[in-house]
Amino acid sequence: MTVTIYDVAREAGVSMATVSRVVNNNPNVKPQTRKKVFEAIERLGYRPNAVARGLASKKTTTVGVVIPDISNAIFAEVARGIEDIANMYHYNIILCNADKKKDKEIRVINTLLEKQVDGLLFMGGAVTEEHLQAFRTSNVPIVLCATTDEQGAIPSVDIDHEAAAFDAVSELIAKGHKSIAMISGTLQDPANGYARFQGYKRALDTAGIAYNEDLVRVGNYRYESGIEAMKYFLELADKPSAVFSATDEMAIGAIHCIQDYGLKVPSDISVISVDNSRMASMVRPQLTTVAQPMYDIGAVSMRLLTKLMKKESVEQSKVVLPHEVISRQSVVSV
Amino acid sequence: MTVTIYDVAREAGVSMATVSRVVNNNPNVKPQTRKKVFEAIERLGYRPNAVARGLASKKTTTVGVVIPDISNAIFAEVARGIEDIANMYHYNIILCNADKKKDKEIRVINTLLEKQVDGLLFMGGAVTEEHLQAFRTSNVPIVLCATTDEQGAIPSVDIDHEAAAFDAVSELIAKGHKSIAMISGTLQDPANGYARFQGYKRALDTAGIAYNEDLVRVGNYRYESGIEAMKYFLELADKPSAVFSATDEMAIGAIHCIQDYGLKVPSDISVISVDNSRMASMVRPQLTTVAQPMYDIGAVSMRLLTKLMKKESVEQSKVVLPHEVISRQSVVSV
DNA sequence: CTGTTAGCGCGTTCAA
DNA sequence: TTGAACGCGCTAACAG
Repeated sequence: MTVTIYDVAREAGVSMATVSRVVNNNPNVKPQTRKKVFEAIERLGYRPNAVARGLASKKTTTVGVVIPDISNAIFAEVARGIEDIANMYHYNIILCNADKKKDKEIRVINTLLEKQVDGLLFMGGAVTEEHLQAFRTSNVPIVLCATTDEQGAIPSVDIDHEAAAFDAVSELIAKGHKSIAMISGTLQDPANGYARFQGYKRALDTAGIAYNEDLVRVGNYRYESGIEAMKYFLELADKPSAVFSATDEMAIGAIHCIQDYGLKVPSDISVISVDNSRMASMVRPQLTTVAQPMYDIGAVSMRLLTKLMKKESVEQSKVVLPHEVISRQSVVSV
Repeated sequence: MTVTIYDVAREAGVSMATVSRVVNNNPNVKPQTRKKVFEAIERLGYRPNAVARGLASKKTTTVGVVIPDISNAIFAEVARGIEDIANMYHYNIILCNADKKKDKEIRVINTLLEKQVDGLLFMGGAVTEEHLQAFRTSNVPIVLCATTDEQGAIPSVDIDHEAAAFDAVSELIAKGHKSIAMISGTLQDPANGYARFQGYKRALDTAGIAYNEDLVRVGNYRYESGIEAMKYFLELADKPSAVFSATDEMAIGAIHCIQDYGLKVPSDISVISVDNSRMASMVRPQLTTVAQPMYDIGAVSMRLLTKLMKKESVEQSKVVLPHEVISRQSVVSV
């Protein structure tokens, strides 16, 4: 039923090795026979079988990427960066959603490895011992993308989340704010959660502002949780004059909550966050936020992976990309 | 280096056929030998090679899905529906971004087919003759997801975009609006573009409202293009009293543009759209929009594909899911 | 420049 | 209930 390389060989009157050569762009083929082969391919509608090829060559020219949540704009942007570089190097990517669940992450890593991907890009939350366990059983390179492991054993590319948060909060402090609330992610999440919280505390600390537990709420990164958290702050006897949100989406929730209470951003309360997702410009007032170079994180990590796959030497296996605060309209001096 | 089924066989003191049986849950294995084999697998850290398996069995338990734009929330939601059902039936999915470009779509379809996926889910814009061409060369089932082909030759699941637009505009008309502008998608896009535009015209027509070319702008589905289009309308001598946007994101752009002009939604201008993406509730005022059951479109199309892959008979290969207008805060009577 | 020949790792008869 | 042997479609030496 399906036409194989043998059929093409017969049709073109050559051996299968020759067909294989022209399909793989091997230069050692007389232009004339190459032409004959191409014609036979055309006539028969031959389509190379990537599975057989993968088995024979032990390469699949595909890299697996595990993404925590496909409907999260941040990760989608990272994925675009990955994609573009992958295309450039002629790798296909197979994207697997892991739903932010650890066991699904592990499962997905394993099926990807079973499928014999040539490399793996892991973006996700915490990198636990179980993850490392799964990674260790791999004989293809792996790079962490928008995450890091504690020990720094695995190549990774990310920003410095702690510093990004520090800079965001310092921006607020520079504008004269003293009562600064935080909408945090879960502290189990080392990057977007814990590290950003640490940055918040350090900024307060270096400014000599006392840390106040009542001014911190933990959200789940969603819009609604930003609203919930903000509601809590607005019911406080001493309302904060500014809010730092661990992510844009929660910040937007906070802004709308403030507005729903009849207050104004930024004149009544300033809001800043980290991410600079596309949504940051899609609110009024537009969100002041620390830009995380999502696309670049994807691109650089993919580039790093290609080097690893080709066994080229890499000067640095832990790369930290710069962040930058983008001033828009949601922060004002007090 | 890598441990194969032979290694396991030797370690367990059985033949490779037996190992294959236990790995594939074949019941014809004595419990005791099964146990021995499992232990050997454990000891050696054996991981079945899906590529070899695919070659031998001619099945990959993988379905390819081509997605037009991974950073579009609508498609991401469809993808979740696909995912969930795929998991339920033990298929892996390999997601390929096609960047909304026709040639990339074709290329991606071909590589997916080369990779011997067991089935293909295509979501995208227009289904051209070239697409059909590529589909015809496939010997695995294909279903269109959130699109349809003109001739209806290929199984598909979608909503009735024309009717959805008609209902949206009719909603406006029912509220007394007579001057209704439209922010359309490109007319080359049969579903989100052309069909929705047709629905707009038909609604006007059945209400006896004359169609006015000046009240239609074509956007590119992005926020900014919603702003641009709205700007145009606001500069008109006769400003419309309501706007119908082909998608939520452009509608949000329109809302913000109106607000930036110092006008109010909905008291000055009403806005309605189609999609009901998560963002619809993430604006003030919250967006009134026609709900497209994105998740269900994904789920149903994947379910349909599983049937096709198992060669089960399907009663209906063209399925049209219902839509519904969701009233929120952006539309008011005039 | 071209053809022959081994496998790649596994599923699957067919016998035993 | 188990094993031996063949073949899936292709790449990669090796010869010529």
